[in-house]
This record gives sequence, C-alpha cells and structure tokens, in this order.
Amino acid sequence: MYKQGIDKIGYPELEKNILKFWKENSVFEKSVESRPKEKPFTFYEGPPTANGKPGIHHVISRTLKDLICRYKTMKGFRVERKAGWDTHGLPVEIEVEKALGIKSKSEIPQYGVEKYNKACRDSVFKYLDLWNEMTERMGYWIDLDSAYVTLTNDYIESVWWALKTLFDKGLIYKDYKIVPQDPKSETVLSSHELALGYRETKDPSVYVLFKIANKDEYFLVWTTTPWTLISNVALAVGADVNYVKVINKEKKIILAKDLLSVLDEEYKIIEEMKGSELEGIDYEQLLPYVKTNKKSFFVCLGDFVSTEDGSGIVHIAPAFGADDYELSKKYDLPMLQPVDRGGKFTDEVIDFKGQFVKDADKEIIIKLKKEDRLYKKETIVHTYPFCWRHPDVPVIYYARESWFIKTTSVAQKMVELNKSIKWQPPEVGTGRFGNWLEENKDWALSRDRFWATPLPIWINDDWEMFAVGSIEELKQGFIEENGKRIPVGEAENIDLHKPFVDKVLFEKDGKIYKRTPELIDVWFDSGSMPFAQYHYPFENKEWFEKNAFPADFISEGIDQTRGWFYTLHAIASMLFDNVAFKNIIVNELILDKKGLKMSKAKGNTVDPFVLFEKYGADAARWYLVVNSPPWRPTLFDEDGLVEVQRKFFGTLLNTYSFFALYAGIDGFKYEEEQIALEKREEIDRWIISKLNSLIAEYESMMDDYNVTKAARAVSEFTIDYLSNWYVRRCRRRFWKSEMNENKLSAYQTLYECIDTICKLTAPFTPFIAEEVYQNLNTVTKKESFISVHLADFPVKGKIDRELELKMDTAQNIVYLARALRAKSNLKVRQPLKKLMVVVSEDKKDAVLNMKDVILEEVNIKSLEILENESSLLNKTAKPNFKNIGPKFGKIVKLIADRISRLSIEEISEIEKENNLTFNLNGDEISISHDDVEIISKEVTGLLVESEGGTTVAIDTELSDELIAEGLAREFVNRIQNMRKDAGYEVTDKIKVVYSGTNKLADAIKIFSNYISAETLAEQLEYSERLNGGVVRDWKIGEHNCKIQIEKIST
RNA sequence: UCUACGGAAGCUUAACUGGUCUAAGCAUUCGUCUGAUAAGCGAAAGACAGUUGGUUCGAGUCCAACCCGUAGGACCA
Repeated sequence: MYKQGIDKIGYPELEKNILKFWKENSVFEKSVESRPKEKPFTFYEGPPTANGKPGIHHVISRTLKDLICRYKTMKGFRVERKAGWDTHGLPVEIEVEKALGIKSKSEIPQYGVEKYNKACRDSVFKYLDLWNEMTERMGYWIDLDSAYVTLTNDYIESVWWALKTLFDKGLIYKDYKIVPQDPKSETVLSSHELALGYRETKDPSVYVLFKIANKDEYFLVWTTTPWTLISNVALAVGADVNYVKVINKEKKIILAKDLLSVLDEEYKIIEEMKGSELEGIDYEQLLPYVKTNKKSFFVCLGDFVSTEDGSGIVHIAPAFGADDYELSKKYDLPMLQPVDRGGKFTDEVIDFKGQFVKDADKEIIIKLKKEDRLYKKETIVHTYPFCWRHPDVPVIYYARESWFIKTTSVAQKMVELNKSIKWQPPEVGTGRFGNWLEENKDWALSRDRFWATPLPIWINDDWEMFAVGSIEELKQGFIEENGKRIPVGEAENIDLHKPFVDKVLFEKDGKIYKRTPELIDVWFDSGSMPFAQYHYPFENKEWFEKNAFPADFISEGIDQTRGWFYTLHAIASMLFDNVAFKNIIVNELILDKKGLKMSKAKGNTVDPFVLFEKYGADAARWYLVVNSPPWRPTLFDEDGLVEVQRKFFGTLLNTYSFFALYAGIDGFKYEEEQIALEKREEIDRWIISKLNSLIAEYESMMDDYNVTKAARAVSEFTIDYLSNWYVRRCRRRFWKSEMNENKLSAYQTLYECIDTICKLTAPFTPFIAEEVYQNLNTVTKKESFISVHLADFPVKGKIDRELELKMDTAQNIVYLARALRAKSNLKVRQPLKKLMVVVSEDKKDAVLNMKDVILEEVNIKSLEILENESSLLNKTAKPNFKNIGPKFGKIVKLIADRISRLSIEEISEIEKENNLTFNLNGDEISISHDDVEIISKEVTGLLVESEGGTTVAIDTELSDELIAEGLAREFVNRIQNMRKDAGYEVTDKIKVVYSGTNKLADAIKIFSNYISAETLAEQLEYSERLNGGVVRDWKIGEHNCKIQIEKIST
C-alpha cells in the first residue's frame, strides 16, 4: 500500500535512503546506458582542484550542471558525465610550500625538484574524499570513477599534442613581456592575484633633472620609482602636448606648460614648443652604471604621455614598464635590466648591488641630490599592488622572457565563433566575454615553476627548436647517465613532469637539443579537457569527433569567464576551428544574507555539509535555483531556504499524503481502465489542462536554459492550482461517496498530476521526486522504471485554454465574494441567499458553467447573472488606452476624460451599436466598444466588489432557515475539531451528545442528517447529562453549548 | 577611466513586444477557512520606481547624462 507519513521523516534521512537505493541499483549508470548512443548530449565538467575544500558556491554550479543533465536524460539523450580534477599549478605549489616550510622559490631546487613534485602529486587529492562525499551527497550525478586527471601521462600527452599542433602552426613564440611579479617567490602574478593586493602606500615622488647633451638645459622628469632611473634609456613626451622652456632656480628647464604649477619659486618662460619638436634630442645618462649597446638617451614620442600629473616628460625604463617596453620596440631602444628576479640590483650597479630595489630608493635620491640632479622630493600616497601572499612586499614590474600563444591571430575567429554560443545570461557572452575577446592579448603560456605540464619544446644552441607531441616522439630522445646514452624508450618510468623530461635530450644533425625549462599555464590544462579527457588523438579518435565535441552544455561560475571559458574557447578555436561549447549557464557569486561576500575571515561562510545535514540537499538545490536566477548574485539566507522548503516540499508531500491516505482506504491502485478525459469532471479536465500547460512552459524554459522560470512554474502549479484549488475543491470526492466513476476519475487525475510533478521536479530535487514517484509507482506498477530518473519526460496532452479561462473567471468571482463576506462580517459558514454577478458577455457562459463550483466555494444558495440592461446597475466606462492611444494620438487625454464621463445612455448605446459618436471641441469623434471598458456598480445598497470588468454583489439578508443552517455548520466544525484533537481516524464512527440553547438545538434537529453525515455520527442526541468520551464547552455565536463525542467500536 | 549587472514596500523578488491606482512572498495588525497541509483566504498599512533630462498621446520599461552598489578590465611614468 502507499507509504504513509513520509512528511514526518526528516528530509536528510529520506535522502540518505534514496542515495542508498541509487547506489545499490546503479541508477545513475542505468540512466546513461538506457539512452541510445546515437543521441548524445555532451557535457563537460570543469575540473576543480581537490586540494581545497568544497564550498556552497560549488553546490550551485553543480546543481545547475546536474539538473540540465538529468533533464536531458529524461528527454531521451545519452548524457555521459565524466568527472575531472585539476591537479597542476601554483595553488598546489603554494599549499606544498606551506606544508614543507619552503619560503622562497630558490629553496626548491635545493630541496629537490623530484621530491618537491612528489609532494605536490601527493597533495592534490588532499580533499578528494570530501569532494566525492559532497558530490554524492548533493545528488550530483557524475562518473567519479573514470574521472580525468590532468597529471596523468595520458592527459599530458594530449596536451602536448595540442601544443605541438599549435607550435607547428607557428602560433607559439618566445618574447619579452613586462609582468608583475612577486620578488619573493620570483613568480609572475596573474592579474587576478594582482588585484588582490592593491592598497594605499607612501612612495617617494621625485622630480629629476636630465641634462641635455652639450647644453646647459634640463628636462624635468617625475617618477615614483627612483630605482628605475638606473635603467633609464629614453624620455617620452606627447607629440601634441605644449612644452615650455623656463628659467627657474637659475636653470633652464623644460616641462609641460600645463604643469608649470609643480615648479618651486618664480619662473620665466623663454620658449614654447610642441612635444613633436623635442623628438630626437639627446641627453646625458643620469646614473651611468650600465652601458648600452644601442642608440639611447634621446627623446621619444609616446601617446601615453599625459599632463595629469608629473611634469609631462616620462622616463622610460623598458624592462620595468609595459608602456616603456612597447616604446622601446618602436624606437629600437636597448633594455637595461640590472635587477635580478628577486628584485635586487645586480653587480653592475656597484653602489647598490644586492639591495632590494625599493630599499635603494632613499640612497638613490641622496646620490641625485649630491649631483645636483634632484629638483625636488615629495611623498605621495597612492594605491600600489603588493603581493597578496606577502603583504609587505611590493610587486615589481619586470621584463621576463616568456612563451606566448599568438591568440591575437585567431581573435577575429574567436569573436565570430562566440556569436553562435548561447549564453545564459546573454550579457556575459556579449559583454564580459565578448569584450575580452575583442581586446585579446597573446596568451602568456609559460611559467617558471615546477609542478605543471612541461612545455614540450626542445632547443639547440643555435636557437633551432621543435616541439614534441607524443610519448612516441619523446622516445626518440635519450637520457645521459654516467656518460652513457640511454634511449628514453628504455627508461623505467616515463613521467611527463619535471625533472624527468628535463633529462631528455635529442640529437639531430649532430646538434643537441635540450628542453626549454618552462612549464605551461595550468589553464591550458583545463582548456584542453575536451580532447585530453579522452586521450585524443591517441585513443577514442572517432568517438571524440563524433560524440564528444563540442559540448552541448557547460556551466560554471562567472569567475571562469577569463579562465576556463576562455581557454576552452581559445584552444577549440585554434585546434578545431570550432566552439568548445554550444550552451552555457554562468552562475554568479553567492553572498551572505546581507549581500556581503562570503569569506572565512568574516565567518559568514556556509558549510554545504551542515546545510545538507540540517535541511537536505534538495532544499539547498531548490532554493539556489528558485530564489533568484543563478546568474544574479544570490543572497543566501537560511530563513528563505526554510520557507521554500516548507512551502513547496511541504505542499507536495502533503498532496501526496492526502492521495495516499484515501487511495489506501479505497484500495485505488490504478488498475482500472483509464477514464477518458471527456468523461471526467470539469475540474479534472481543468487541472489536466493546467498540467499540460505547465509541461509546455517547463519544456520551453528548460530548452532555453532558463531554469529558474521552469522551477517557479512547477512550484506555482503545485501550490496554487493543484493543492489549493484542485485538491481542496475535490476533497469530498475522495472521502465521501463509494467508489464510482466520479471518484475514480478524481483519483486518476490527482495521480497523474503528482506523477508528472515528480518527473518535472526530478532534475531539480532528485531525492524527493524519487521518493514520491516510487511510492506511487511501486503500488500501481504503471511504469516499469525503478526510478523516476529513468523515466521518460511526460508527454504533453491537450490544453483547453477556454476551460482554463472559465476557471479563472470562477476563481475571480469567488475571491470577490469572499472579500465581500469579510467586509460585512459574514463568515463563510453562514449560508447566504443570493450571489449576483455582472460579467462581460463573453464570460457569461463560463459563470453559468461554473455555477456549482462558485456557489459551493462561497456557500451561497443561488447565483444570478444580472443583465446589463438591469436597472440595478450603474455603469461607468473606463478608457482602454491600448486601443485609443494609437487611434487618437495627441488628443488621447481629452478623449479619455470624455470617456470616463460617459452617461448611462451613452454607454448603453455603445454596448448596443458598438459605436458612439460625440462632439469634442468641434470635432466629431467616434469610438467603438473596444475602446472602452465598462464597469458596473450596484446602486441598490447591496455590497459590491469589482475587478477587471467583473462585479459581484451579495444579498446579505438572512432568513431563519439560513441562520439555522449556519449554526449547523458551526456545530459540525466544532465536532470535527474535537475529532481531530481526540486523534480519531477519519473513518471512525462516533456518538455525539450535546446540550445548548433552544435555538441551537432546533437548528441541530433540522439539520441532523447533514450533521451526522459530515461527522460520521451514528448517534446524535440532546442531553443535559454528559459523561464519557470527550467533552468540551463551546460558544457558537451567542449560543453556549456542550459537546461530547465518543468513538463507537465496531 | 572603461565594460557589464543592479538600484522599486522594512526585506526578497516579479512584470511578454511601452498602455495609465505596479504585483507577489516574507514580516506587522486584524479577520477568516479547514476532516490533507508548520498551509490557504481576506482586510489594513506600507514604494514620490536612484537623480535629472529626452523620445512618446502615454515610460519602471526606450534614449542620454549623472549618483550609489557589485563584479570585471585598463592604467598607476
């Protein structure tokens, strides 16, 4: 029989049972295998790093991924889902350094790269168990056993294949680039890391004099980094900027005219010129520590020069600034870099060698002052980036040689391809991602670290190079050991990592090739996952090309825009001339309830495990999707979660419980023939039509990847239509009569609704959907699936718009009538004589049709439709702007005003003739029925309520009989309450004894049959002597009474 | 400085292609229904829709400028 009381078990417990069921029956595997191979829906999992703990933000993206995949499965697609792990890169190294107590990069070779990388390898799965546990617990179906792992030889080999392909296409090159770097760890900082470290700091702000060659004149130059002056090779001015030569402090000084205010003391302008006139002027090297080998120390033109601050003359040190470097290429300037990667001056700078550059600032200034080259020195407070891991260490911009991928050469193609991707929300695709592509810069590929995929490029002394694209090719190389060459093919363990690959040498045409020492950006790893996860092209070649590329769907957080989304897109564009993914849902951050970012420091993080334990995974999944669209920053609020859980889950489970209760009593197992829709009650046809509308809307939303709207539609149907109207309206059908066709059709209808809701919610809340579905299906055996997740998506049936509208009208009238009752203080239990309704012509049928429903809902005896012609009505007209706007344009206001003052006669005319002509300021104006909305107002003093063209009035006059019936109903209500309080079963028969006023007793006598039937009272008698059973005093209106009920044993 | 998103009731959000007292939920007060529901229904109160202009007969909605918030990018000699 149907399982009872599932709403009493806690959700977490329920979910754990379901998890067990899934596992024992391999439901996930079956859900994949039961779908045809020829109908794939391709999904890519973005690999997380398992050396950090999973958080709530992982729950949201995994919910999205899971629900789309489950939905597509139900739609008949085969959705292979391979998990993946990102295992390389700096995040891993940082953790390991911490654990090993390594403080700077240079300590690593001493420690031993082999040992170090082993430690990295061991640490990458530090939290794997936790991740797996979360994945499983939240019901995220993905194949963890066959997960791809970026550190395996197979995976790296595929990445190498990609790199070689790009190399052979000429897309990989080596160049200098000015990069922000952390001098302490000697690592390049990504822009993301850089952004973490900006803060206010004090720096020297110095004005320096550069002496013009062979003249006693000076350029005034401003800088906040005096240490870069040593590496100065040129000065830059703006071509169109106005400059002046002034006499100031007895010196001839050149600076921008707009910045004269920086000068101390009086000055006299002796000459004006454009920046372009200054180009080419030579000057003397300021701090001649380093010799140059190219033409240097002259004035250049730079479009980046501004007169915002400084002097309008910018000092150029190509190794330490991006603008500077660009300019140096243009003017073929030398690059002076007397600073090592640790940010210390090299030996050439004899006075400051070994000093950290920032620390040398002071002494450099003193030196300049001694040489009379310091114009003035101030201190400036500005924001400057510091290393986020070492808060006291300023970032140094530093020229480094790096490998690049020439993504700019495919930028246009990437932009084009992007246009075919469906982004949800669209603005991320066009905006953030689109802009990024438009402003594409070459991809800085190399990293000077230890734990990552090695760059497979081998170089000889003559700078000839080639790329290795497979293990097979690597085997052509050899390793030297004790002076002997051992072919790589004979090596014991080929490990495509440092230090092994660095030992491999090649000899070609007598030249020895050695691997360039760099590793690659980890993002290249994850961006290669479409093919590398299948070890393409070494294995699965056909499968990949046919079934696994590009992805139909991916979903991750917005932070991946310039990360994974970009690398996937770039690599696919370059290698396959195609997109990597066709549809994408981007989720935003999850903030705490106040809208603040969650962080460990603030202590406002939400532990997913705690959440699952407290409310269950379904609740978290549902809340994150329903509460606000996932691509909007979501404020996470536990109270909100509780609310959606109570509302939606509570209602769904309760609707099921209701069904289970009565279906159990009646032994309904859906064994009977299905009753044809036409033979069912109108309300049955109505809810089925609503259900079909829901399926249609759900499908279109889901196919549009608008998951929030789909979920909300399900929620609305379940709560408002099914529970609060259908079930409530139909309760009697379930518990009153004997089994007959009417009752059967109620059962079948409700069953179908719940069954379908299970299937629609299954992608979102897989546990509860499973529970309810199984409870239904194991009894009825209607479907052969052991799990809702193996079931097919429901087939949409006929939608009866007309019927839906009819019911809307009826509901509308009911709400209005209830409002009237509330206003006049007439409880619904008090029956009333007459309900009068005025509706537009097209709704009259609907009202007559729904008469019984309406009357029963509002407990009124009769319904009368007042004809428009009735003298009871006072009508007014309202302008319908949608129509008259386009029709009358500018004079619409006048017309509207006139319409609202139409007389009753005029309104009748327009109703009859569908046309009315009147004079307005001399113009003949003609309006039709469509141009106005006619509202009726009762004038006979009855209560009236109206909305949207429907007007309702009730006759509040009470006859003795109506009052008696009202009392009887109240009496029933009290007995029912007592039954419930006493804990009687709904089928228990009882005996009722009561006492009270004469009037009440009379009413009870008149309606004794009704009362007995409603309360299952076998006996109903008046007596002053009450004893036994349950006794209680009541007050019904002004009538006191005593009621005693007692269960009759059968 | 650029780009995107957001700014509405105490809070969270909704409103298709512009249509005239902006809607719902939560919270508050009062009332009410119930033989499924920790539910439902009704009433009261609560928003000058960030600001200022513009287009239009009509703007929460379209356009422009600005302010505030969030995220991202550029720059910081």
